[in-house]
Parts: sequence; C-alpha cells; structure tokens
Amino acid sequence: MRYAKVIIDISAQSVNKAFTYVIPEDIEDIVTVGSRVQVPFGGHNALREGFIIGISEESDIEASRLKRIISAAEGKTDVNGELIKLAAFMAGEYGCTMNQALTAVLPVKRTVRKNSRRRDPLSALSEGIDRENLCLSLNRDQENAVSGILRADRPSLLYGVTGSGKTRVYIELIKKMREMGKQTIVLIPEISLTYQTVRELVKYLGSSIAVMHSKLSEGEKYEQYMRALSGEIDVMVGPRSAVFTPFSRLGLIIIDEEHERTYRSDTSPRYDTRAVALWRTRYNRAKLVLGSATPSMESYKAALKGGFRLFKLKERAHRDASLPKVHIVDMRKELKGGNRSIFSSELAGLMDDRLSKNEQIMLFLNRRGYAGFVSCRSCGHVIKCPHCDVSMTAHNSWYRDSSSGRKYPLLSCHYCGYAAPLPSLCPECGSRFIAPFGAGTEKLESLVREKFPSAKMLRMDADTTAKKGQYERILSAFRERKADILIGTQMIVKGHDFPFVTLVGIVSADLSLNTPEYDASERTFQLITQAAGRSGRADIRGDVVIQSYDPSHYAIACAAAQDYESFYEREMSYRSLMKYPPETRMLFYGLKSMDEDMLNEAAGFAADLVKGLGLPETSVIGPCNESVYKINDYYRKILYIKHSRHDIIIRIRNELNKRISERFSPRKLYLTSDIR
DNA sequence: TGCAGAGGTATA
DNA sequence: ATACCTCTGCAA
Repeated sequence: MRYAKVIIDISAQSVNKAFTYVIPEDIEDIVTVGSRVQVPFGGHNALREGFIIGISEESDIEASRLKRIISAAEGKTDVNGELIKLAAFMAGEYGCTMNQALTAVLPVKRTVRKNSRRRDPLSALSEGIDRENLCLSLNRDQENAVSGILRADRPSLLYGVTGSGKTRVYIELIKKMREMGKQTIVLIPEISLTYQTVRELVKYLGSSIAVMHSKLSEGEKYEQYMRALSGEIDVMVGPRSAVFTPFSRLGLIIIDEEHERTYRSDTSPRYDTRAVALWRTRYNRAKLVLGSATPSMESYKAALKGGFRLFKLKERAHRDASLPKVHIVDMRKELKGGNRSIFSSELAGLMDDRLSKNEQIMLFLNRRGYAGFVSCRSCGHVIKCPHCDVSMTAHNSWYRDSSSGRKYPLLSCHYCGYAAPLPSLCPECGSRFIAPFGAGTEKLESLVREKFPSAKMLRMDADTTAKKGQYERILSAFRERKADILIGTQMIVKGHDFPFVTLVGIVSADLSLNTPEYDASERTFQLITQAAGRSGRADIRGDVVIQSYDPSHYAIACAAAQDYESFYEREMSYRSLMKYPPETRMLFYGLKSMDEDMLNEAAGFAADLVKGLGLPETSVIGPCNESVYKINDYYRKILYIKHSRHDIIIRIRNELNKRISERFSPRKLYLTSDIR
C-alpha cells in the first residue's frame, strides 16, 4: 500500500497542512510528487482538488481514518521534487499557505482537450523574422561579460547603459548553455513591453524557444508548460511566472531590467522573482544574471559588497549612436518669465524643429486623465471618491446619466473605477466656479493639439490600452511613423526602440518624486534615465528636455547627466541615514478592514505585540494610515518594522500573523506583509 | 422556549 | 471552503 501527502486546494490557514490519502492501485503509475488529484474531503466527502507533495510506503494516521484518492490529472508536473521544495521555501519566506505557494509554482490547472487547435504563441511575435542561428560579433565589454559570467561562482549583475547591447550578451550565454545541454529561463518585465528583446532572441536563437504570456489561453499555457517539461524546448521567455518553468536541466536564469517593480508579485504569495531565481539557481548549481541600465539599489549594493559579480557595458553598441543631449528646464523660471503654459520655450522650440524635419517626438507625463483633481475656486472644496480617500480625476469624455439621458464631463476614481458626473455647482458652497486643475495625458493631448495643430498624435495610457491588442496597435503605428508625437504615461518609456525618435520631453519630472515612498527618488531616477534613453538610438543624435520645479534634486540632476554611480552614492547615504532598505531589512505590515474600530484595535495590538517581543535593535514605526487611507470602502493601516537581520524580520512577521489571527476574525481583517 | 446569527472547530 | 457544533440574545 502506498500513501500520498496531499495539500488541499483551499487557501485557509486552518487547512494549511498535508492530509494522508491511500493511492488506489489503478492510478499508481500516473501519480508522482507534484500531481494534481481529486480527493474526498470533509464530513460529506465533497470532491476537492489537491497537490501531492510526498509519497510513502507507510502512514502515520490509523488506516481506518484514511480515504482514497478519487482521480489524478495526467501529466507529471514536477521536476524531481524541486518545485515542491521551492513552494515550501516560499511558504516560509512569504508567510503564505503551502496551497498558495503551490498554486503559484504549479500553475497549470488541468489538461485541456487534446484536439484543440495548435497555435504557436511565438508566431505573432516573430512575424517577418527568419529564424536562423545567426552569428553576432561582440565588442570587448560584451565578451568580457560573457566569459566572466560563465566563470563566476555567484550571481552576476550586468550593468549596461541603454542601447549597450545586453541582449547580445544574453544570446551568447544561451548559446553556450545549449552547447552544454543546459536550459535557460529569460525573464522580462512584461511581454508586451519587451517585444524588441523577444524578437531579437527569436532571430538569433531560432526555434526551440517558448514564450509564456499572461494573455495565452489555459490550453496554450499548458502546451508551453508541457513542452518545457518534456525537454522539447531549451529556452523559456516570459514575465515573472516563467521563473517556475519546469526545466530539468536548468543552467541559467536571466532577469532583464532587473530593477522593474513587476518582478514583485502583488498578490499572495508576494514573492520577489529575484529571490526565487536565486533559490532555483543555487539548487541547480546554475548561473544567475541580472541585467539593467539602472540597477536597483539592492543589486548594486550586492555587486559592490561582493555578493554579486559586476560587469559593465559602457558604450552604446550601435557604432554611431551616442548618448542624447540633455536640457534641464527650471519651470519656476519659466513661470517668472511669464510662460504659464505646460511647454517651456525650449521644449516648444525643439518640438517645432523636429516636426519640420519630420522626426518623431515622445512626451512623457506620469499622470493619466485630463486633470489631477477638481476643486472649487470659491471655497477650496475638492471632489473625492465616496469609496476611497482620493480625489476624483477629470476626463475628457462623458458620463451619461441613465435616467435623464443627459451627458456630463466624466470624473473617475483611479483606485476603484467609480464614475460620476462633474457637477456644475460646487456641492459644498453652491459656487459656479468649480473646475479641473492640473494636467494629465488627456489634457496634454489637447494642449499639443492647440499649439501644434498639424501634428499627428497618439496617446498611450491605461485609458487607451484597456482593450486587448490596443497596446501593440499604438506602438506599431508609432513605429511605422503614422504619427509624429507619442504622448503617454510611464508605459511608453520602457524598452521600446524607435529609431526615428530624436526628442523626448519629460513634461513634469517631479510627479513621481513627490510620492510618499522611501524609494521615490530611485523610481524617478530610473524613469527619467529610461525615458531619456529613448532618444536618438540610430544614427541621429537625440535631445531630451526635462522640465522640473526642483531641477537641482539629485535624482533629476544625476539622471540628466546619465550618472548612475553618483546617484547611487547620494541615494545610499540617504538610505543609510534613514535606515531604509537595502541598508536594513524592513517589514511593511498592512492591515485592512471595513470596520474602522476593529482596524484601529488590531493595528494598536500589532504595534504593542512587536514592542512586547523585547527584541533588541528593532524599530517600530506606526501604526500609520496608508497614504490612501480608504480604498473600495476598506480602511488601511500600516506598520513599518526595521531590523538588520532577515531571519528576525521573518520571525516578527510570523508572530504577528499568528497572534492577530487568533484574536481577530480573519473574515473581517485582512493582513498583508512585504519584506524589503 | 425557539431560533437566527455568531463564533469555534475539524476535515486524513 | 464548508459543515456542523455550541453559545448567546431576543422575541414570543
């Protein structure tokens, strides 16, 4: 008799343990560790899904209490138990249940009809490319990086300025892996953002590459997964979930644009792709490469301290391309000089110049919608969302009143999507002088239309890319020069390669700087550096105009100078002074509830609990209200807990989870935690 | 006394 | 997640 340890597919703390079942003889040969099974569970033997995490010849539970597995899905989904061990690591590291960890690690729900039409997800991405094993020549920096990475006994950080040819290094490494019979996972921030990278990989590596994609159907995902499992392919390209690709001969994991936030999962388990990749490469004695033009503070610190090997690519690979000329404009001076418009005279002048030469322009503004907020000029009242603690954003579209059929300008909440009409009178004082303030991408679009009426424009933000396929349509239209100007939020700055763009305007560089997060400067620096890197990539030198009300801030000044090292020094001294990560480890412990009294009590209880643990060198800040206190009718509070040791932070997190869920109903109070 | 609703517990 | 148990409060 053989027995299976099964994790039931229920993500509740109370069933977060393995249950023993008898394996019926007729399915013995199709189940292994990692198999999905159906089992009877509970008083009425309701059928439930589960994962097998272990198989043994003996049972520690008396035989009369055991039930039998009903059925198992075909297709073994685990790689020699590695992925189960990985899930166990994640459950401990991120404080989630084993079921949540397994759901992330073994994501394929069920087998799909075998006769479903085969469709290769690569075909759309590789249109017009000959898939051959082309050879490419590497410059000296690139060659040093390749040989150094292959020799390194630890992870490598590949720091290369925008356009320096990091992808070529990746391709060479992948080829070397192939020669050794090893497989590679290439992680990218988001598949649609890195169209270019994927195309280049396909072009030089030919077939036996698979691409994972959140928009693939379940069947297509399953097929890619099985191709990886069977060893039919040796390269998997995809976003963060591709780090779980079940390769049995894993030799290399590459994380491109490693500083990107999308590598942190925002749902439980809130894993960090870099940590998962590090775990897998250690387990498999494989290589790990992190690549970026603007490395994260943690990675660069690790590179300087010796935890990572550092390789630099200092020059742009395209022989004639040089870094763009950067102009910083102090908008306070513009205002004093009488220019009240959103365009500085310098930006307007360069835009005129490019339009006359038929070259392309990108304008970046990190706020969508028409205006930042709507306020009354008489009493100062600001219109807020009734469900969230944020001001409503005005849009250049209509709200249709269903009863009267009349149209009003639309207000929407960017946190919960609530829509309302713009009132014609102030709801507070009745004044007629209520109007939108500030500018978003929509407003910018209409201002450009006024000032440059003949220019053709495209706008790309969350509002214009809501539907499937719009993203690619806008980008390819711009690439094919069907428009002169592309206006957009941060989604336009990442990774795209437009050879005819010779001017990038950063309309308001301060917007991301003034957010209440400890890493606001880092994000601003990354955004400006990446945006500036879009200008002048082929044989024409580009210009970048950065407009700011705080132009001497080091995040802006260093980005303008394309000086990563100076930025790192300044930012690191700030982090050290404030004891922020990566100087120390920090736990972000979030609590939310619809019941504000319960939330207050629980948050106070949590803070007292940590202080009561009496751990030396622990600092507790809060509880504080989240910067947006209410979202979707949920009140939200947060505690910040700092300690230099990761294991102590984990202990504190576990203690908090345990004691709070003993005292407060988990149905009414939701807990989240993040460790950085 | 009867019963709805809340809260606690066990699931192999 | 879900069923089942006990406990409590309130109306009849």
